[in-house]
Amino acid sequence: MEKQHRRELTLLHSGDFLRQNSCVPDRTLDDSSDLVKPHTKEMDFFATNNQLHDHHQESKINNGSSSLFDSGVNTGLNLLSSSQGVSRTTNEEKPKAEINALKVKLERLHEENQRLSGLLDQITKNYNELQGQLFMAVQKQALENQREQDAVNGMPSLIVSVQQLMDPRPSAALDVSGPSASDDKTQELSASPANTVEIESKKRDHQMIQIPGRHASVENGTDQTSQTREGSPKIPKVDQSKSEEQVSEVPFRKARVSVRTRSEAPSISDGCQWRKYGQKMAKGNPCPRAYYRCTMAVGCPVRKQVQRCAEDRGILITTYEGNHNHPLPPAATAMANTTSAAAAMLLSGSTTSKDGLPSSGYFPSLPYASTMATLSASAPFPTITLDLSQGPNAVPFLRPPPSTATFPLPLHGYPQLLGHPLFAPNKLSALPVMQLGQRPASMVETVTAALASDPNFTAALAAAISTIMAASPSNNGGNNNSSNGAPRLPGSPQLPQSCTTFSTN
DNA sequence: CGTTTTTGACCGGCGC
DNA sequence: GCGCCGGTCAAAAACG
Repeated sequence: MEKQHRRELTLLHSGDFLRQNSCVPDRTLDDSSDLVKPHTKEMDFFATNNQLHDHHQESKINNGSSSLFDSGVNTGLNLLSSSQGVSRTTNEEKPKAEINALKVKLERLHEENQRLSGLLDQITKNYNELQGQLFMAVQKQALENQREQDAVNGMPSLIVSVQQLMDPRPSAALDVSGPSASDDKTQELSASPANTVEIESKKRDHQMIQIPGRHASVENGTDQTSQTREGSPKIPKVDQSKSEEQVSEVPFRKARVSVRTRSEAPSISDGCQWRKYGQKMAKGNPCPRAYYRCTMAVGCPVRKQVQRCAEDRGILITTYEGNHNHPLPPAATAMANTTSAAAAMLLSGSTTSKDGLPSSGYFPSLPYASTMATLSASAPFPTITLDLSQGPNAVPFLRPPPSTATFPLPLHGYPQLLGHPLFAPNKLSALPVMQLGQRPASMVETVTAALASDPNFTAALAAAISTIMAASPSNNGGNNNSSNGAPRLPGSPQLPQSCTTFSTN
């Protein structure tokens, strides 16, 4: 059947990705045999070598060239001269002073470049810190308000359940400041003593998706022992007997981040190593759903599901779940951070009311994302979908699964990505103001309209996401990257340019 | 021969 | 209680 093409270590160049994405003629994959293609095992989702990246590469080269200059080796600039023949003669006659002047100029530019990069890093970091603090404060307040209401009403509301299921951790995730003080706050929030019993009994997992922040990393470390290779349903029973510390981590419903991509490859290459452990026919979809487990580290709890879209089999839906407990390569970090941010966004927007209207206004992360969390009885995990399958002119795709309750989650603020100039509020101001409780479909239309009006946006979005999220040095590793694994330099991975819109189902 | 994939069986949650 | 469904396990097969 699909055979060895399941293997996921293959890294294609971004060129492959773009090629696939651009020329994929929306073919239909009638059966799994179609998946067996000679050379395209998978789409390189977050290739480190893509076009956006080239920009950084360029500066890298410049760096190199300046040092080369110092050693007297002439490369770089001369290679760029318009005519070698001419330069040959002119170079010889060119006074040394002029060359030196150029060197100096180049060095200055290099220094300037580095200075600006550092500045950007600092700004991003500061912003994240502030946002995390603000978010935690708001979250805490919201929780207290809910408790007060419950005390008055005498019975817990759905809102509270949802909140407490999904709530506190994201705040920790966003608390990039890192200091141990935040740990205390997090514990305080996550304890949620009132409802842990019921939640625990239903919870299958206490892991959350890719939380940027060392806090999550530590928890992952502890989680591993219990989760190792038995991420099976039997675990919850164990959880109940766990220490209090562990219990306090439990009140987090596992969030899922679903990524829709257009690809004929059996799966996307996200930089991680996966092992398939199951395949099932899902109801309502003729295509089988494959289950993968991360094998980059022993006991890594991260899993993903891969399935083709029933309506358009050219679209691959990859759903991530869990939190890596090991350092990730840059390419994987990009995806991990993206999904982590999406998960944080989803979870942080947990305050939804019964009528589907948001009950509070904070909703960090992923500007431009039209967001709608889905909660269903059959699939109790909050899920957010990043739709990367649409072209700039594509019709917005938003199809909440049947029999699921949908909660439109409005976007407020321009969180994490805003550290990037591309996401300055004035950029957003071009968008029509979205009303609370606005129907999701119109949200998508709004976003799509904005995208269509700005062809550069998709590239900007992709660049910003990968640059900012993959880059946050100490915390954003999300993957408890103790190793600071993803060097945040020009080498950091980028989203493909074909990445266009975010939408959720 | 070790690792990965395949695939039927099994389990738990949920609705009726 | 039963059946459906999603998710996982684990033995066997396939692969490199």
